[in-house]
Amino acid sequence: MLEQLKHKFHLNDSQWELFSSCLKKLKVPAKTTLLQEGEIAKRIFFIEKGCIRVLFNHDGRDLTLQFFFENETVASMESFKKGAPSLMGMETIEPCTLWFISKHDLDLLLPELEKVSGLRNKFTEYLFERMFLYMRHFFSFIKDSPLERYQNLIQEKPIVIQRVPQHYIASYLGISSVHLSRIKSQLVRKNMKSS
Amino acid sequence: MLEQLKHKFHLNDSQWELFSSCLKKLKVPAKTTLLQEGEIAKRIFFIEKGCIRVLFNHDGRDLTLQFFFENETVASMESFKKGAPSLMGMETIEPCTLWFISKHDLDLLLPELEKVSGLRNKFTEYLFERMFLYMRHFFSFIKDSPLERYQNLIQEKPIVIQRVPQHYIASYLGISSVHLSRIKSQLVRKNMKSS
DNA sequence: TACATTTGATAACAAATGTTATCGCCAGCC
DNA sequence: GGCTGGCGATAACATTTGTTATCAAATGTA
Repeated sequence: MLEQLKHKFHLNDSQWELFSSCLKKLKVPAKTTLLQEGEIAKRIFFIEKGCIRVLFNHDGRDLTLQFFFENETVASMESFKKGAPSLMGMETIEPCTLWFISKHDLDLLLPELEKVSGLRNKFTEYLFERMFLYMRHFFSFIKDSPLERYQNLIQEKPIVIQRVPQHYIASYLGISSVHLSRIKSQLVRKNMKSS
Repeated sequence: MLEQLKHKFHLNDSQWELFSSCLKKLKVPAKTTLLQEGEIAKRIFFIEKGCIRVLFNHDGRDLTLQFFFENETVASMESFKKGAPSLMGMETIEPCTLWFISKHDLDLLLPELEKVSGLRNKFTEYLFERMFLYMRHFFSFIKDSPLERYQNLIQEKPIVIQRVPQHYIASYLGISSVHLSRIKSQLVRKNMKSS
């Protein structure tokens, strides 16, 4: 199961052994807070089973930024990297089986891992991709209506529709849950007409 | 003037000589298209004088993504790097004095420049920062009202308010120019009351 | 100077979206 | 089986924001 990670980071056997020896397992129920907003992120999580949302609070309103599922890597990168208070929090949506590595361990490991030729390049590539993803997501916020954003989500991440409660999806799309209901019934009515 | 660049990239004298010999000067009037949406970006620009906006079209509507001013570096990074059609266009707002380096020249130069110890690290850092900036900008779109976004802009980038026509600012804030007018007059009325 | 163009403000109306409240459904739990 | 809490749909109403049109001021240019 975790072998995914080995390939993701292009590690050879001995590096993988080193790396995986630092991984710790964590089983938590739904609605567990993994990182509090304002806290300093000290762990990177890998999801074996379950799903997680990244969120933050604003005027008492709970806003969802992103969803993560099986085999994905989650961390509050800026906080983790800089040791600064995290702008966002993280919590489980479903009961989760997670693995994590602590910043402490990773810092010890990095000099060794960096000997891998090309690892740094891979990392830069990864950063690029993350950046491009954020940009596209941002674009869609500027140019698309809530209806279009919802349809995009159905197309591109149907797993979110299937597994995430609707009010989280609404806050992810930047609208109220009532309005998301409206959009859905609007779509249903449209489909009934056209068929 | 251009010496800024030398320090920005931490180049030594000989590298700077090499690099600057590839820079070409370009003077253009206001409203000049530097990169068409859909075109492949082949140049990175450095602004000596003037300002530039990054934009894209959607359903005939012209949407502004970012503004750049003196001593800033502009490119459609994803397109430049991947050789893919650019998702966004670039045009001058004011008459501009620019310097640019072509992708062709930069590719020739990079092997030489990469010998600089730490340059790659600096570049990764730069990517990180860009990414964090995008994330914060994105956050503000989710959590702030147009009024708050406008006030943030006044605080954080007053130069935009001073030099950019209002309808571009409106499209940057994600609202219509009429609504930005409303917000402004609303602020004026509030200030009159409180003083 | 005079003209055209760009820019910004405002009003009136339309559409989109939020808020609050209510109801029903369903899963989990005793 | 019956209760409870979480979730989602819907209605009614309030607020925000967009659209279109018009005018005035500022700016650039012949």
